[in-house]
Amino acid sequence: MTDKAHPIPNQPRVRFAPSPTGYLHVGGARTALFNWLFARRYHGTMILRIEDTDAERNKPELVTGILEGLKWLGVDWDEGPFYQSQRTQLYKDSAKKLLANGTAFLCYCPPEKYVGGDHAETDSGPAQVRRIVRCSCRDGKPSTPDGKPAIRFKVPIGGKTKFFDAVFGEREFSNDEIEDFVLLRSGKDGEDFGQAMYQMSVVVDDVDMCITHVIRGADHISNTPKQVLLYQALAATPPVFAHVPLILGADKSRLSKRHGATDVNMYRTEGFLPEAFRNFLALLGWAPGHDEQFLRTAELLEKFSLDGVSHTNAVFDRPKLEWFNTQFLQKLPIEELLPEVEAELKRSGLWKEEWATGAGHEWFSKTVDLLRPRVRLLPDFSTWSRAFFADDFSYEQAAKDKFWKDPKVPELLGKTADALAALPDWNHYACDHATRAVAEAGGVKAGLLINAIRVSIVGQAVAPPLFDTMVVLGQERVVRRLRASLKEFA
RNA sequence: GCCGCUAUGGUGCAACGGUUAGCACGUAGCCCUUUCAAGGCUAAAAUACGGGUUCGAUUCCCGUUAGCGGUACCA
Repeated sequence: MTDKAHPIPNQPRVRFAPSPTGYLHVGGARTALFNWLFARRYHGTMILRIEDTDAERNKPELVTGILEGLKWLGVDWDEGPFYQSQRTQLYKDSAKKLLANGTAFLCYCPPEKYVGGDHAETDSGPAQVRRIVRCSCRDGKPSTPDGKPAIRFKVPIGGKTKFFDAVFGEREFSNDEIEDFVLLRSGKDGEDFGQAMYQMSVVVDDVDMCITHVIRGADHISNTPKQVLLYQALAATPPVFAHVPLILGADKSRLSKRHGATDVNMYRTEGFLPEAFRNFLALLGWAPGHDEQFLRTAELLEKFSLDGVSHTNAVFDRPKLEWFNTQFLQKLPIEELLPEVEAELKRSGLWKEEWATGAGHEWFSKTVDLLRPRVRLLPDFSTWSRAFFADDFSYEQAAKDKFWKDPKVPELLGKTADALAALPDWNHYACDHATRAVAEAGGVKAGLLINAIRVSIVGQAVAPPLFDTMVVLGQERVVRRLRASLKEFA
Protein backbone atom coordinates (compact mmCIF):
# COMPACT_ATOMS: atom_id res chain seq x y z
CA MET A 1 0.00 0.00 0.00
CA THR A 2 2.74 2.38 0.96
CA ASP A 3 4.93 1.44 -1.93
CA LYS A 4 2.14 2.05 -4.38
CA ALA A 5 1.04 5.36 -2.95
CA HIS A 6 4.52 6.71 -2.35
CA PRO A 7 7.29 4.78 -4.01
CA ILE A 8 10.32 4.31 -1.81
CA PRO A 9 13.05 6.57 -3.16
CA ASN A 10 16.38 5.07 -3.96
CA GLN A 11 18.11 6.89 -1.19
CA PRO A 12 15.73 7.97 1.53
CA ARG A 13 17.03 10.34 4.16
CA VAL A 14 15.74 9.76 7.65
CA ARG A 15 16.63 11.06 11.06
CA PHE A 16 16.41 10.14 14.70
CA ALA A 17 15.97 13.26 16.79
CA PRO A 18 16.12 12.64 20.53
CA SER A 19 15.85 15.37 23.10
CA PRO A 20 18.40 15.32 25.91
CA THR A 21 15.85 15.80 28.63
CA GLY A 22 16.17 12.16 29.65
CA TYR A 23 18.04 8.96 28.88
CA LEU A 24 17.43 6.82 25.81
CA HIS A 25 13.98 5.42 26.45
CA VAL A 26 12.94 2.08 24.96
CA GLY A 27 10.29 3.89 22.93
CA GLY A 28 12.90 6.24 21.50
CA ALA A 29 15.20 3.32 20.88
CA ARG A 30 12.50 1.55 18.90
CA THR A 31 11.91 4.67 16.83
CA ALA A 32 15.65 4.94 16.22
CA LEU A 33 15.75 1.28 15.24
CA PHE A 34 12.90 1.64 12.74
CA ASN A 35 14.60 4.65 11.17
CA TRP A 36 17.85 2.76 10.97
CA LEU A 37 16.24 -0.36 9.55
CA PHE A 38 14.48 1.75 6.94
CA ALA A 39 17.61 3.67 6.00
CA ARG A 40 19.75 0.56 5.70
CA ARG A 41 17.08 -1.46 3.96
CA TYR A 42 16.73 1.12 1.20
CA HIS A 43 20.35 2.22 1.10
CA GLY A 44 19.50 5.62 2.47
CA THR A 45 21.05 8.00 4.94
CA MET A 46 20.55 8.04 8.68
CA ILE A 47 20.95 11.37 10.42
CA LEU A 48 21.21 12.00 14.13
CA ARG A 49 19.97 15.28 15.47
CA ILE A 50 19.88 16.41 19.05
CA GLU A 51 16.80 18.51 19.74
CA ASP A 52 18.02 20.69 22.54
CA THR A 53 16.15 23.93 22.03
CA ASP A 54 14.77 24.01 25.55
CA ALA A 55 17.73 25.30 27.51
CA GLU A 56 15.93 24.92 30.81
CA ARG A 57 15.14 21.24 30.50
CA ASN A 58 18.18 20.03 28.64
CA LYS A 59 20.90 18.14 30.36
CA PRO A 60 23.83 18.09 27.94
CA GLU A 61 25.49 15.28 29.87
CA LEU A 62 22.66 12.98 28.87
CA VAL A 63 23.71 13.13 25.23
CA THR A 64 26.60 10.77 25.91
CA GLY A 65 24.27 8.16 27.35
CA ILE A 66 21.95 8.44 24.39
CA LEU A 67 24.79 7.99 21.93
CA GLU A 68 26.12 5.03 23.89
CA GLY A 69 22.71 3.43 23.97
CA LEU A 70 22.37 3.78 20.22
CA LYS A 71 25.80 2.34 19.63
CA TRP A 72 25.08 -0.59 21.89
CA LEU A 73 21.90 -1.24 19.97
CA GLY A 74 23.89 -1.23 16.76
CA VAL A 75 22.12 1.84 15.44
CA ASP A 76 24.71 3.94 13.67
CA TRP A 77 24.30 7.12 11.68
CA ASP A 78 25.84 8.70 8.62
CA GLU A 79 25.48 12.38 9.45
CA GLY A 80 25.51 14.23 12.72
CA PRO A 81 24.96 14.46 15.54
CA PHE A 82 23.70 17.94 14.79
CA TYR A 83 22.68 20.12 17.71
CA GLN A 84 19.70 22.40 17.32
CA SER A 85 21.10 24.70 19.94
CA GLN A 86 23.83 25.53 17.45
CA ARG A 87 21.46 26.28 14.62
CA THR A 88 19.33 28.96 16.23
CA GLN A 89 20.08 31.58 13.61
CA LEU A 90 18.61 29.40 10.92
CA TYR A 91 15.32 29.15 12.81
CA LYS A 92 15.21 32.86 13.49
CA ASP A 93 15.81 33.67 9.86
CA SER A 94 13.08 31.28 8.79
CA ALA A 95 10.65 32.71 11.30
CA LYS A 96 11.34 36.21 10.07
CA LYS A 97 10.77 35.01 6.54
CA LEU A 98 7.34 33.78 7.57
CA LEU A 99 6.71 37.08 9.26
CA ALA A 100 7.60 38.78 6.02
CA ASN A 101 5.40 36.61 3.83
CA GLY A 102 2.47 37.06 6.15
CA THR A 103 2.13 33.50 7.40
CA ALA A 104 3.27 34.43 10.88
CA PHE A 105 2.69 37.34 13.24
CA LEU A 106 4.09 39.00 16.30
CA CYS A 107 2.25 38.08 19.46
CA TYR A 108 2.48 40.29 22.52
CA CYS A 109 0.27 38.22 24.74
CA PRO A 110 1.80 37.25 28.08
CA PRO A 111 2.76 33.57 28.10
CA GLU A 112 0.59 32.82 31.10
CA LYS A 113 -2.46 33.68 29.07
CA TYR A 114 -1.94 30.41 27.28
CA VAL A 115 -0.51 28.24 29.99
CA GLY A 116 -2.77 26.12 32.13
CA GLY A 117 -6.03 27.01 30.51
CA ASP A 118 -9.47 26.93 32.01
CA HIS A 119 -11.01 24.09 33.87
CA ALA A 120 -14.32 22.48 33.18
CA GLU A 121 -16.15 19.89 35.19
CA THR A 122 -16.46 16.53 33.54
CA ASP A 123 -17.66 13.19 34.85
CA SER A 124 -14.13 12.32 35.76
CA GLY A 125 -13.37 15.63 37.38
CA PRO A 126 -11.76 18.82 36.11
CA ALA A 127 -10.18 18.66 32.70
CA GLN A 128 -7.85 21.10 31.06
CA VAL A 129 -9.42 23.16 28.36
CA ARG A 130 -7.59 25.08 25.71
CA ARG A 131 -8.47 28.71 26.03
CA ILE A 132 -7.20 30.30 22.88
CA VAL A 133 -7.08 29.06 19.32
CA ARG A 134 -6.92 32.28 17.36
CA CYS A 135 -4.89 35.04 18.87
CA SER A 136 -6.15 38.59 18.42
CA CYS A 137 -2.60 39.76 17.69
CA ARG A 138 -2.78 38.03 14.33
CA ASP A 139 -4.87 40.92 13.05
CA GLY A 140 -2.47 43.51 14.39
CA LYS A 141 -4.44 44.07 17.57
CA PRO A 142 -2.06 43.13 20.35
CA SER A 143 -3.71 42.80 23.72
CA THR A 144 -0.62 44.23 25.38
CA PRO A 145 1.37 46.13 22.77
CA ASP A 146 4.41 46.54 24.94
CA GLY A 147 7.00 43.98 25.95
CA LYS A 148 8.88 41.50 23.79
CA PRO A 149 6.79 39.63 21.26
CA ALA A 150 6.90 35.97 20.31
CA ILE A 151 6.30 34.84 16.76
CA ARG A 152 3.21 32.76 16.16
CA PHE A 153 2.08 30.96 13.07
CA LYS A 154 -1.03 32.34 11.42
CA VAL A 155 -3.10 29.19 10.97
CA PRO A 156 -5.58 29.53 8.09
CA ILE A 157 -9.22 30.04 9.01
CA GLY A 158 -11.29 27.12 7.76
CA GLY A 159 -10.16 24.41 5.42
CA LYS A 160 -8.27 21.22 6.10
CA THR A 161 -4.66 20.21 6.18
CA LYS A 162 -3.78 16.82 4.75
CA PHE A 163 -0.75 14.61 4.78
CA PHE A 164 0.20 11.09 3.88
CA ASP A 165 1.20 8.71 6.60
CA ALA A 166 2.92 5.53 5.49
CA VAL A 167 1.43 3.56 8.32
CA PHE A 168 -1.91 5.27 8.90
CA GLY A 169 -2.68 6.35 5.35
CA GLU A 170 -4.11 9.70 4.21
CA ARG A 171 -4.93 11.94 7.17
CA GLU A 172 -6.64 15.28 7.38
CA PHE A 173 -7.22 17.73 10.16
CA SER A 174 -9.51 20.69 10.27
CA ASN A 175 -7.52 23.92 10.51
CA ASP A 176 -9.99 25.30 13.01
CA GLU A 177 -8.73 22.75 15.49
CA ILE A 178 -5.17 23.99 15.24
CA GLU A 179 -4.14 26.84 17.49
CA ASP A 180 -1.87 29.68 16.43
CA PHE A 181 1.23 27.97 17.75
CA VAL A 182 4.42 29.69 18.73
CA LEU A 183 7.39 29.56 16.38
CA LEU A 184 9.89 31.64 18.30
CA ARG A 185 9.82 32.39 21.99
CA SER A 186 9.84 36.00 23.03
CA GLY A 187 13.31 37.35 23.68
CA LYS A 188 14.79 37.86 27.08
CA ASP A 189 16.79 41.01 27.85
CA GLY A 190 18.97 42.08 24.97
CA GLU A 191 17.80 39.63 22.33
CA ASP A 192 15.09 40.24 19.80
CA PHE A 193 13.64 36.74 20.00
CA GLY A 194 14.27 33.64 22.01
CA GLN A 195 14.83 30.04 21.04
CA ALA A 196 12.76 28.34 18.39
CA MET A 197 9.95 26.08 19.42
CA TYR A 198 9.80 22.44 18.47
CA GLN A 199 7.50 22.77 15.43
CA MET A 200 9.70 25.42 13.92
CA SER A 201 13.04 23.77 14.48
CA VAL A 202 12.00 20.32 13.27
CA VAL A 203 10.50 21.58 10.07
CA VAL A 204 13.36 23.94 9.29
CA ASP A 205 15.87 21.19 9.99
CA ASP A 206 13.98 18.51 8.12
CA VAL A 207 13.82 20.79 5.12
CA ASP A 208 17.45 21.81 5.48
CA MET A 209 18.60 18.23 5.89
CA CYS A 210 16.44 17.03 3.00
CA ILE A 211 14.61 14.47 5.09
CA THR A 212 12.37 12.33 2.90
CA HIS A 213 10.71 10.15 5.54
CA VAL A 214 9.85 11.22 9.05
CA ILE A 215 9.52 8.07 11.14
CA ARG A 216 8.57 8.90 14.71
CA GLY A 217 6.24 8.05 17.56
CA ALA A 218 2.49 8.28 17.12
CA ASP A 219 2.39 10.94 19.81
CA HIS A 220 3.38 13.34 17.05
CA ILE A 221 0.43 12.60 14.86
CA SER A 222 -1.52 15.65 15.93
CA ASN A 223 1.54 17.84 15.55
CA THR A 224 1.86 16.85 11.96
CA PRO A 225 -0.74 19.17 10.44
CA LYS A 226 1.03 22.11 12.10
CA GLN A 227 4.25 21.03 10.51
CA VAL A 228 2.63 20.50 7.13
CA LEU A 229 1.35 24.06 7.34
CA LEU A 230 4.89 25.18 8.01
CA TYR A 231 6.22 23.30 5.01
CA GLN A 232 3.65 25.07 2.89
CA ALA A 233 4.50 28.47 4.32
CA LEU A 234 8.15 27.75 3.66
CA ALA A 235 7.32 26.63 0.11
CA ALA A 236 8.80 23.22 0.81
CA THR A 237 7.47 19.77 0.01
CA PRO A 238 6.48 17.78 3.07
CA PRO A 239 8.14 14.40 3.54
CA VAL A 240 6.32 11.11 3.90
CA PHE A 241 5.37 10.67 7.53
CA ALA A 242 5.31 7.34 9.31
CA HIS A 243 3.95 7.30 12.82
CA VAL A 244 4.72 4.23 14.80
CA PRO A 245 2.55 3.15 17.72
CA LEU A 246 3.73 3.76 21.24
CA ILE A 247 5.12 1.30 23.74
CA LEU A 248 3.08 0.76 26.88
CA GLY A 249 3.63 -0.86 30.24
CA ALA A 250 1.92 -4.04 31.40
CA ASP A 251 -1.10 -2.05 32.59
CA LYS A 252 -1.45 -0.43 29.16
CA SER A 253 -0.54 2.98 30.42
CA ARG A 254 2.37 4.80 28.90
CA LEU A 255 5.64 3.06 29.72
CA SER A 256 7.40 4.72 32.62
CA LYS A 257 9.83 3.99 35.41
CA ARG A 258 7.26 2.35 37.57
CA HIS A 259 6.93 -0.40 34.97
CA GLY A 260 10.59 -1.28 35.45
CA ALA A 261 13.60 -0.26 33.43
CA THR A 262 12.88 2.09 30.55
CA ASP A 263 16.45 3.23 30.01
CA VAL A 264 18.07 1.21 27.25
CA ASN A 265 21.40 1.36 29.01
CA MET A 266 19.89 -0.50 31.94
CA TYR A 267 19.37 -3.49 29.70
CA ARG A 268 22.97 -3.33 28.62
CA THR A 269 24.01 -3.28 32.25
CA GLU A 270 21.73 -6.17 33.08
CA GLY A 271 23.53 -8.19 30.47
CA PHE A 272 21.17 -8.54 27.55
CA LEU A 273 22.72 -9.18 24.17
CA PRO A 274 22.23 -6.18 21.92
CA GLU A 275 21.00 -8.28 19.06
CA ALA A 276 18.39 -9.95 21.23
CA PHE A 277 17.17 -6.59 22.43
CA ARG A 278 17.10 -5.34 18.87
CA ASN A 279 15.09 -8.33 17.67
CA PHE A 280 12.62 -7.92 20.50
CA LEU A 281 12.24 -4.19 19.90
CA ALA A 282 11.76 -4.67 16.18
CA LEU A 283 8.88 -7.01 16.83
CA LEU A 284 7.10 -4.48 19.00
CA GLY A 285 4.73 -2.89 16.55
CA TRP A 286 6.00 -4.69 13.51
CA ALA A 287 5.99 -8.20 12.13
CA PRO A 288 7.76 -9.55 9.06
CA GLY A 289 4.88 -11.82 8.17
CA HIS A 290 3.16 -14.74 9.76
CA ASP A 291 5.21 -16.78 12.19
CA GLU A 292 8.81 -15.66 12.24
CA GLN A 293 10.13 -14.73 15.65
CA PHE A 294 13.81 -15.33 16.01
CA LEU A 295 15.53 -13.10 13.47
CA ARG A 296 19.14 -12.20 12.94
CA THR A 297 19.72 -8.56 12.15
CA ALA A 298 20.39 -9.37 8.51
CA GLU A 299 16.91 -10.88 8.24
CA LEU A 300 15.40 -7.86 9.93
CA LEU A 301 17.11 -5.69 7.38
CA GLU A 302 15.91 -7.81 4.53
CA LYS A 303 12.29 -7.84 5.66
CA PHE A 304 11.64 -4.50 7.28
CA SER A 305 8.92 -2.41 5.76
CA LEU A 306 6.74 0.42 6.95
CA ASP A 307 3.74 -1.52 5.63
CA GLY A 308 4.12 -4.09 8.34
CA VAL A 309 3.97 -1.52 11.13
CA SER A 310 0.91 -2.00 13.29
CA HIS A 311 -1.57 0.70 14.27
CA THR A 312 -1.89 -0.41 17.85
CA ASN A 313 0.18 0.46 20.86
CA ALA A 314 2.27 -2.43 22.10
CA VAL A 315 2.92 -3.62 25.63
CA PHE A 316 6.55 -4.09 26.59
CA ASP A 317 6.69 -7.74 27.63
CA ARG A 318 9.81 -8.40 29.66
CA PRO A 319 9.48 -12.22 29.78
CA LYS A 320 9.50 -12.27 26.01
CA LEU A 321 12.60 -10.13 25.92
CA GLU A 322 14.26 -12.64 28.21
CA TRP A 323 13.21 -15.44 25.93
CA PHE A 324 14.84 -13.67 23.00
CA ASN A 325 18.00 -13.32 25.03
CA THR A 326 18.20 -17.01 25.84
CA GLN A 327 17.55 -17.82 22.21
CA PHE A 328 20.46 -15.69 21.09
CA LEU A 329 22.64 -16.99 23.88
CA GLN A 330 22.05 -20.48 22.61
CA LYS A 331 21.96 -20.04 18.88
CA LEU A 332 24.54 -17.39 18.15
CA PRO A 333 27.64 -18.75 16.43
CA ILE A 334 30.05 -19.27 19.30
CA GLU A 335 32.63 -16.83 17.88
CA GLU A 336 30.04 -14.07 18.13
CA LEU A 337 29.22 -14.86 21.71
CA LEU A 338 32.79 -15.18 22.97
CA PRO A 339 33.64 -11.46 22.92
CA GLU A 340 30.55 -10.70 24.99
CA VAL A 341 31.52 -13.29 27.58
CA GLU A 342 35.09 -12.05 27.59
CA ALA A 343 33.87 -8.53 28.29
CA GLU A 344 31.66 -9.82 31.08
CA LEU A 345 34.51 -11.75 32.71
CA LYS A 346 36.71 -8.69 32.48
CA ARG A 347 34.05 -6.66 34.24
CA SER A 348 33.96 -9.15 37.06
CA GLY A 349 37.72 -9.60 37.19
CA LEU A 350 37.66 -13.30 36.32
CA TRP A 351 39.22 -12.98 32.89
CA LYS A 352 42.61 -14.57 32.21
CA GLU A 353 44.65 -13.53 29.21
CA GLU A 354 45.60 -17.12 28.45
CA TRP A 355 42.04 -17.64 27.21
CA ALA A 356 42.56 -15.17 24.40
CA THR A 357 44.58 -17.41 22.12
CA GLY A 358 45.67 -20.94 21.31
CA ALA A 359 44.72 -23.86 23.52
CA GLY A 360 43.41 -21.51 26.18
CA HIS A 361 41.01 -20.02 23.68
CA GLU A 362 39.87 -23.45 22.62
CA TRP A 363 39.15 -24.33 26.22
CA PHE A 364 37.32 -21.05 26.74
CA SER A 365 35.19 -21.60 23.67
CA LYS A 366 34.30 -25.12 24.72
CA THR A 367 33.42 -24.01 28.22
CA VAL A 368 31.21 -21.16 27.11
CA ASP A 369 29.49 -23.49 24.70
CA LEU A 370 28.82 -25.90 27.52
CA LEU A 371 27.50 -23.21 29.78
CA ARG A 372 25.32 -21.22 27.43
CA PRO A 373 22.15 -23.32 27.34
CA ARG A 374 21.68 -22.56 31.02
CA VAL A 375 22.62 -18.90 31.07
CA ARG A 376 19.96 -16.21 30.90
CA LEU A 377 21.97 -13.00 31.11
CA LEU A 378 25.63 -12.23 30.52
CA PRO A 379 26.51 -11.72 34.21
CA ASP A 380 25.48 -15.32 34.85
CA PHE A 381 28.81 -16.27 33.32
CA SER A 382 30.53 -14.60 36.26
CA THR A 383 28.13 -15.60 38.99
CA TRP A 384 26.34 -18.82 38.27
CA SER A 385 29.32 -20.13 36.24
CA ARG A 386 32.01 -18.84 38.56
CA ALA A 387 33.39 -22.30 39.38
CA PHE A 388 34.30 -22.78 35.73
CA PHE A 389 36.49 -19.71 35.59
CA ALA A 390 37.82 -19.47 39.12
CA ASP A 391 38.69 -21.78 42.00
CA ASP A 392 37.32 -19.65 44.81
CA PHE A 393 33.69 -20.59 44.66
CA SER A 394 31.44 -21.43 47.57
CA TYR A 395 29.00 -24.24 48.26
CA GLU A 396 25.33 -23.45 48.06
CA GLN A 397 23.59 -24.47 51.25
CA ALA A 398 20.49 -25.66 49.41
CA ALA A 399 22.62 -27.83 47.14
CA LYS A 400 24.37 -29.45 50.07
CA ASP A 401 21.06 -30.09 51.82
CA LYS A 402 19.62 -31.64 48.74
CA PHE A 403 22.44 -33.80 47.43
CA TRP A 404 24.75 -34.47 50.34
CA LYS A 405 22.19 -35.73 52.79
CA ASP A 406 22.94 -39.45 52.32
CA PRO A 407 25.47 -40.50 55.00
CA LYS A 408 27.43 -42.52 52.45
CA VAL A 409 28.28 -39.44 50.43
CA PRO A 410 31.63 -38.43 52.02
CA GLU A 411 33.08 -41.88 51.66
CA LEU A 412 31.87 -42.20 48.08
CA LEU A 413 33.30 -38.82 47.17
CA GLY A 414 36.66 -39.86 48.58
CA LYS A 415 36.62 -43.06 46.58
CA THR A 416 35.60 -41.19 43.46
CA ALA A 417 38.52 -38.84 43.91
CA ASP A 418 40.89 -41.81 44.12
CA ALA A 419 39.33 -43.50 41.11
CA LEU A 420 39.45 -40.36 39.00
CA ALA A 421 42.98 -39.55 40.09
CA ALA A 422 44.07 -42.95 38.80
CA LEU A 423 42.62 -42.48 35.32
CA PRO A 424 45.28 -42.55 32.61
CA ASP A 425 43.06 -40.73 30.15
CA TRP A 426 40.75 -37.88 30.95
CA ASN A 427 37.63 -37.87 28.84
CA HIS A 428 33.86 -38.11 29.08
CA TYR A 429 33.80 -41.89 28.70
CA ALA A 430 36.48 -42.56 31.29
CA CYS A 431 34.92 -40.24 33.86
CA ASP A 432 31.52 -41.77 33.30
CA HIS A 433 32.71 -45.33 33.81
CA ALA A 434 34.91 -44.62 36.77
CA THR A 435 32.10 -42.78 38.52
CA ARG A 436 29.50 -45.44 37.87
CA ALA A 437 31.90 -48.12 39.07
CA VAL A 438 32.29 -46.31 42.37
CA ALA A 439 28.53 -46.02 42.72
CA GLU A 440 27.99 -49.66 41.98
CA ALA A 441 30.69 -50.80 44.38
CA GLY A 442 29.18 -48.58 47.05
CA GLY A 443 25.72 -49.99 46.44
CA VAL A 444 24.08 -46.69 45.49
CA LYS A 445 22.38 -45.45 42.37
CA ALA A 446 24.64 -43.57 40.00
CA GLY A 447 22.39 -40.54 40.19
CA LEU A 448 23.00 -40.12 43.89
CA LEU A 449 26.73 -39.99 43.40
CA ILE A 450 26.54 -37.85 40.30
CA ASN A 451 24.50 -35.23 42.10
CA ALA A 452 26.81 -35.28 45.09
CA ILE A 453 29.87 -34.87 42.88
CA ARG A 454 28.34 -31.93 41.11
CA VAL A 455 27.97 -30.09 44.37
CA SER A 456 31.58 -30.94 45.24
CA ILE A 457 33.13 -29.68 42.05
CA VAL A 458 31.01 -26.61 41.25
CA GLY A 459 29.30 -25.90 44.55
CA GLN A 460 25.81 -25.86 43.14
CA ALA A 461 22.88 -28.09 42.39
CA VAL A 462 22.62 -26.79 38.87
CA ALA A 463 25.32 -27.13 36.25
CA PRO A 464 25.88 -28.64 32.82
CA PRO A 465 25.96 -32.44 32.51
CA LEU A 466 28.48 -33.77 35.01
CA PHE A 467 30.96 -35.58 32.80
CA ASP A 468 31.13 -32.70 30.35
CA THR A 469 31.79 -30.49 33.32
CA MET A 470 34.58 -32.79 34.51
CA VAL A 471 36.25 -32.78 31.11
CA VAL A 472 36.21 -29.01 30.94
CA LEU A 473 37.48 -28.56 34.49
CA GLY A 474 40.30 -31.05 34.04
CA GLN A 475 41.51 -33.99 36.07
CA GLU A 476 43.71 -32.20 38.53
CA ARG A 477 41.07 -29.66 39.42
CA VAL A 478 38.24 -32.16 39.74
CA VAL A 479 40.23 -34.44 42.04
CA ARG A 480 41.39 -31.52 44.13
CA ARG A 481 37.88 -30.14 44.49
CA LEU A 482 36.47 -33.53 45.41
CA ARG A 483 39.00 -33.88 48.21
CA ALA A 484 38.58 -30.31 49.34
CA SER A 485 34.82 -30.74 49.60
CA LEU A 486 35.30 -33.50 52.17
CA LYS A 487 36.16 -30.82 54.71
CA GLU A 488 32.60 -29.52 54.37
CA PHE A 489 31.30 -32.64 56.07
CA ALA A 490 33.44 -32.28 59.19
C1' G B 1 -14.19 19.34 27.47
C1' C B 2 -12.47 19.45 22.27
C1' C B 3 -9.66 16.95 18.34
C1' G B 4 -7.25 12.57 16.79
C1' C B 5 -5.56 7.31 16.91
C1' U B 6 -6.65 2.34 18.28
C1' A B 7 -9.53 -2.17 19.66
C1' U B 8 -8.03 -10.53 17.66
C1' G B 9 -6.43 -15.36 23.83
C1' G B 10 -2.74 -12.55 29.69
C1' U B 11 1.31 -10.48 25.95
C1' G B 12 3.45 -9.61 20.77
C1' C B 13 1.88 -10.51 15.90
C1' A B 14 -1.08 -13.44 11.37
C1' A B 15 -5.62 -13.89 8.82
C1' C B 16 -6.40 -7.42 4.44
C1' G B 17 -15.16 -10.44 2.64
C1' G B 18 -15.41 -17.15 2.81
C1' U B 19 -9.78 -20.72 7.52
C1' U B 20 -11.77 -26.02 12.29
C1' A B 21 -9.40 -17.79 13.53
C1' G B 22 -2.76 -19.28 12.65
C1' C B 23 2.29 -18.43 14.99
C1' A B 24 5.32 -16.98 19.14
C1' C B 25 6.01 -15.54 24.56
C1' G B 26 3.78 -16.85 29.07
C1' U B 27 0.77 -20.67 31.75
C1' A B 28 -0.52 -26.13 32.77
C1' G B 29 0.53 -31.25 31.75
C1' C B 30 3.39 -35.15 29.49
C1' C B 31 8.05 -37.03 27.17
C1' C B 32 13.39 -36.75 27.50
C1' U B 33 16.79 -36.79 31.84
C1' U B 34 21.99 -37.19 36.37
C1' U B 35 20.64 -31.50 38.62
C1' C B 36 18.73 -27.30 36.09
C1' A B 37 17.82 -25.53 31.51
C1' A B 38 17.14 -26.54 26.46
C1' G B 39 14.29 -29.56 23.13
C1' G B 40 9.70 -32.48 21.62
C1' C B 41 4.38 -33.22 22.22
C1' U B 42 -0.39 -31.77 24.25
C1' A B 43 -3.93 -28.48 26.66
C1' A B 44 -6.56 -24.10 28.41
C1' A B 45 -7.13 -19.28 26.38
C1' A B 46 -9.29 -14.20 21.68
C1' U B 47 -12.28 -11.32 17.24
C1' A B 48 -14.74 -5.18 23.36
C1' C B 49 -20.32 -4.11 22.90
C1' G B 50 -24.61 -2.71 19.76
C1' G B 51 -26.40 -1.74 15.06
C1' G B 52 -25.99 -1.88 9.84
C1' U B 53 -23.93 -3.36 4.42
C1' U B 54 -23.42 -8.32 2.26
C1' C B 55 -25.25 -14.79 0.18
C1' G B 56 -21.35 -14.35 3.85
C1' A B 57 -18.16 -10.35 8.35
C1' U B 58 -12.25 -10.53 12.60
C1' U B 59 -12.07 -7.89 7.96
C1' C B 60 -16.32 -2.49 5.29
C1' C B 61 -19.76 1.61 7.62
C1' C B 62 -22.13 3.99 12.05
C1' G B 63 -22.72 4.41 17.30
C1' U B 64 -21.22 3.04 22.40
C1' U B 65 -17.45 1.83 25.67
C1' A B 66 -12.39 1.59 26.91
C1' G B 67 -7.18 2.78 26.30
C1' C B 68 -3.73 5.99 24.33
C1' G B 69 -2.14 10.66 22.13
C1' G B 70 -2.56 16.01 21.32
C1' U B 71 -4.73 20.33 23.03
C1' A B 72 2.63 24.61 26.34
C1' C B 73 6.68 30.80 24.86
C1' C B 74 7.98 21.20 26.39
C1' A B 75 9.90 18.02 22.83
